[in-house]
Amino acid sequence: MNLTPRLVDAAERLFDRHGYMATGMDQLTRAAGMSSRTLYKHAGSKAQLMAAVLAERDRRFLRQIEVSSVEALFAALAGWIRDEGARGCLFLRSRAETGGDIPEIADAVAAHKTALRQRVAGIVAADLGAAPDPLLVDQVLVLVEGATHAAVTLGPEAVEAARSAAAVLVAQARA
Amino acid sequence: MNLTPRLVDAAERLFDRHGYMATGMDQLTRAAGMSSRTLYKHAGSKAQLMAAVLAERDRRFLRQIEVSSVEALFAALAGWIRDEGARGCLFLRSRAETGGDIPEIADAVAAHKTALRQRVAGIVAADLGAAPDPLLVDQVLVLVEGATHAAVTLGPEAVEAARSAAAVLVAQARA
DNA sequence: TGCAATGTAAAACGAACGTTTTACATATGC
DNA sequence: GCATATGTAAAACGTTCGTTTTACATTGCA
Repeated sequence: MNLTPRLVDAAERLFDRHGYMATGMDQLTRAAGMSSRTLYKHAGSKAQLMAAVLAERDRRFLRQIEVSSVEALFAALAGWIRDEGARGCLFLRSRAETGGDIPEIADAVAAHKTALRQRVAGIVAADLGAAPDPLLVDQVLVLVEGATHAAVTLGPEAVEAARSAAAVLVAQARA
Repeated sequence: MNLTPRLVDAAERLFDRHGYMATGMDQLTRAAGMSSRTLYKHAGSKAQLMAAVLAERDRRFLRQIEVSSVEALFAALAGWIRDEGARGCLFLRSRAETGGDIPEIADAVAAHKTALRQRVAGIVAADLGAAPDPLLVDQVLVLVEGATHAAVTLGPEAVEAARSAAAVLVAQARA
């Protein structure tokens, strides 16, 4: 299964904007500029294509939040939302759309959320210069998810609210 | 369009667990115990049925968070998640699934999110006994959305993290 | 030069989609 | 007791779904 970037990028865009279920294979072939035969040779199935999209998005998002302070984390999140738009978390959305019944998708989502939590723990630890309090890690994680989803209706102010809330919590943990 | 509770309740359950797109009309007729002819006479269309489901869920959720302190707000949210499960926000999910392209659904989601923000503002005001700082309202709203979505992977601890974070912010606003 | 791989275009697959229609049964109110 | 409303069961509507197949063109390497 050797996946060309063109296919994965086009699929990510369509899945993200219209949803997994609502995106048909014909739209995918058209957007990727290839026949359905080639698409299936590369991707295997629609579910495997979605899993590849999620794996790529996981890499890209984790690269975006390669930072060492909570302040920088929310700045990076603000940048992501400015560039990508605010449509909620693609991982949670695709999992919910499929009821968690498609293993390729459910597994990719679980892997991402585990990696995200570890990354946030690392950022909090780097910021405090000490082993992170698990509760504080959960709080920052909740603020990240909250900013992501509140931004759908509130816009960038949701990220600013999360950033300032996290700043208070980190400052208190430092004291 | 006189909708029986049986139909709306059955539809809410299916849409919530399997998604809007993945739920077929035959599953809905079977779960509601009525013929498709009757279902269409009552609901009009699948999109209108979803809009009715969202309107009912809006009423039910706002009733659940009829409280006057931020502490009680998160206790109520914990109760909701304990009873209903953690699958993320049905409003945001159904909007995202349909790309915001179905007016009945997009409108119901917008109405709910507006009402939710107003409710949170009222709760914060009642808690502080003063006009609410808009930033604090946004922060609590972000924590509510964050708890809702982080609970999908973290479980009830996400709500506890949000509750304790909100307590810090409210205490600081009081000082 | 020729074989193997890799691509496209397009038809076909059976199944499922949301919705409408046909045909018939059962009550309720005048 | 007969019309009217309201229900069910089930077939049919045309469309679209994800996937496979058929037939043919192009390319790169031995």
